[in-house]
Amino acid sequence: MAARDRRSASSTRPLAPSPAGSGVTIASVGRLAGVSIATVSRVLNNVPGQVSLATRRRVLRVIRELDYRPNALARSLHQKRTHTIGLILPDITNPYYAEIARGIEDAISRRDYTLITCNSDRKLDRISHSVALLREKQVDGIILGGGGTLGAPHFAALQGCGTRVVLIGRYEVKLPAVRVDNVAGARAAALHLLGLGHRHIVVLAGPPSSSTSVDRLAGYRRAFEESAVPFPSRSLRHGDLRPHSGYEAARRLFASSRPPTAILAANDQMAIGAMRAILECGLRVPDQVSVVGFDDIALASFVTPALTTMALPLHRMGVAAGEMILNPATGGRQEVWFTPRLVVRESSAAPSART
Amino acid sequence: MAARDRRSASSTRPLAPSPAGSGVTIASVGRLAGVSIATVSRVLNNVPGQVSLATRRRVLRVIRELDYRPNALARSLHQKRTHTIGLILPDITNPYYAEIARGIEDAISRRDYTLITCNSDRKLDRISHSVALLREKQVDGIILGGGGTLGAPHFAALQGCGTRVVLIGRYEVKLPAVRVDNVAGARAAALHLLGLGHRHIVVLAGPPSSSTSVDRLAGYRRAFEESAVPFPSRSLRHGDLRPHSGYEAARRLFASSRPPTAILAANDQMAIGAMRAILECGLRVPDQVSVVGFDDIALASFVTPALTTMALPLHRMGVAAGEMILNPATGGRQEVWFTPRLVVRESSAAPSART
DNA sequence: TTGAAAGCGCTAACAT
DNA sequence: ATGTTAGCGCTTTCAA
Repeated sequence: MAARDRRSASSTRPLAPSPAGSGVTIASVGRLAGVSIATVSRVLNNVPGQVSLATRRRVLRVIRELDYRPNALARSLHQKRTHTIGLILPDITNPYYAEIARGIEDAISRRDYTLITCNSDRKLDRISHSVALLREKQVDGIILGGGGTLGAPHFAALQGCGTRVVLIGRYEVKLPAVRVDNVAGARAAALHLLGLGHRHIVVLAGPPSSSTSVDRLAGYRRAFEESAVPFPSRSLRHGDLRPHSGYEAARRLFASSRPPTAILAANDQMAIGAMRAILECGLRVPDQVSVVGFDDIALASFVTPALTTMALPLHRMGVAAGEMILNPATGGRQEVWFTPRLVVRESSAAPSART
Repeated sequence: MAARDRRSASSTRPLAPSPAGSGVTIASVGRLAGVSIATVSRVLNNVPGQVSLATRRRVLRVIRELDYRPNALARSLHQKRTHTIGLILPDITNPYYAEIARGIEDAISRRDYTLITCNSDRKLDRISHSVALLREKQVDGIILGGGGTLGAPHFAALQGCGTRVVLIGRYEVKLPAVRVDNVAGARAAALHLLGLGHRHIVVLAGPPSSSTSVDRLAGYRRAFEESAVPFPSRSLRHGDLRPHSGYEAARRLFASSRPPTAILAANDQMAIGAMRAILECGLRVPDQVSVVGFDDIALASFVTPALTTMALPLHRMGVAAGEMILNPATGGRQEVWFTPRLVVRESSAAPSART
């Protein structure tokens, strides 16, 4: 498919060929230095003890004079390594992924690897399209973030193909992955509220297409079960993880029914949106409604009231993913687990007597 | 430099050559389909009216059966086009850039272009290193974000080289760019506060290495001049655009001197940090201190109090940059300007009588 | 220590 | 309509 539509996709308005990438090649260098291209290649690659110091210096000088840059395409074509990693995530605009992406880049750029970032919005077709593109570009590895319910065929493609893959989040498949114990984290979040005495709690979940969100939901559920408190399925709402969806969901919830004493949000952005809605309904956080988020994004501790949340070392998670993809996998399917940590700040408190 | 250190940089822990990228090439397809590679190439590229329907179908079937993927490296090596754009920005973790990056990706992915993202932290060496890397990878264009005071040599490299370049922000150089009238925006922000009657205002600027921040500072200055109010140079503070730095700066400011009645922050993240500090000092926003941010990030309207800010269409700016880099430049040095728009929300009000 | 030459996988003349 | 072939710029045997 990707191959077939190539022309139609790209010929819309083809980019003029870059003016010959400066045009200087290994051959120009060789010519000016009076050596063969093999020799130039040798000094380029620092092949030990194969080039006399004199030649080496001469070549180096010409390289500098010409401002010669080896063509990575040609090199990679031969070596079958591109020093490039592909990253597919739902939305870089989500601080959760931005933070992780930064961690990945920090990890791989140290070794001069470069990152191709693709936003999927969790759409299956966009994911597969990106995978196809990345594979055609011969990336050395693909990091797939966002969890989700990818179909078997997708993974067949991923697993079979030479490309190394690292997952971030939960996928129903055996591949190296950076995982988060979202169930445990969400359970802790719910237990926190339950422990404070809240009984009228509302859950703002994330999209069902996100396994992270699904797991968090499961964790909330478990906490309720353990506490023998009926899970508030009736008031369950789903958002898209952006602040506005948290705001909207809370808004509707508060308009239609007796306000809850607490809200469990699938992430901090939605939690902050919800807090806003609560305020606009004339209620106060945490006096009348407690709110607990998830992720601990940079702004979580600066909003007012400061957000109680389940903290995740997002940057470190990214670094872990980056390192996993670069390392020839000590054994085989590695996994790194991260566990969210409850950070109690100002947005949660015991329910007021009034309730 | 980049060329010279290659081996030392990459051989630290070389990634095993990807298992031959599935190993199926155009030749395998040709063999199985009983045609020459030229013919396969023709159907691959949809060359019109050169392949009989029968052949075409046969080739297509083999392609599917083999799950053949053309090697983009080989193709690009020949065509001198990679369908890849490089993006260098200070920090993807900054919502400002995340939003822009998303816009760029949205714009270019439509044409099946792919984006290599590099974080520079505004460090000159990281920028040049990324530029070198991107050029070696033969990207079709480089989008350089973050504004700043790049030295002439850097731009010489950028301008001379074949690679097309688009700037985001102010640079002292004539190249296609997406620009923001930060001076006008900042002036409007300051005028807003001045107009409300504030006289004891404090400025939390961004890093001097960011021309965006420098321009905003200049805009603030201008507003003061125009209003014949002395600019509060003494209390001027610089942050790094992250929330914490706004918090810290405000914190110190409030500890040491008589609290101002208003704060102008270089961006929303710092503004939110500052609001937090204000609160912790026992003051209220906007009752005792007004705060005005810049950018209008997604969370700005959801924090409490909702942030008054200078709104910028970040996503659209990204789209503009993406389109500029793909379009063979109608004329020559194009420029697209964006003007910040004042959005008054809850964080600003007239100073209380008390003052 | 250096060079010649055979690819890497693909495109694009040029032939047929 | 199809095939042959010469590159694209580089790495890497294999010789010298």
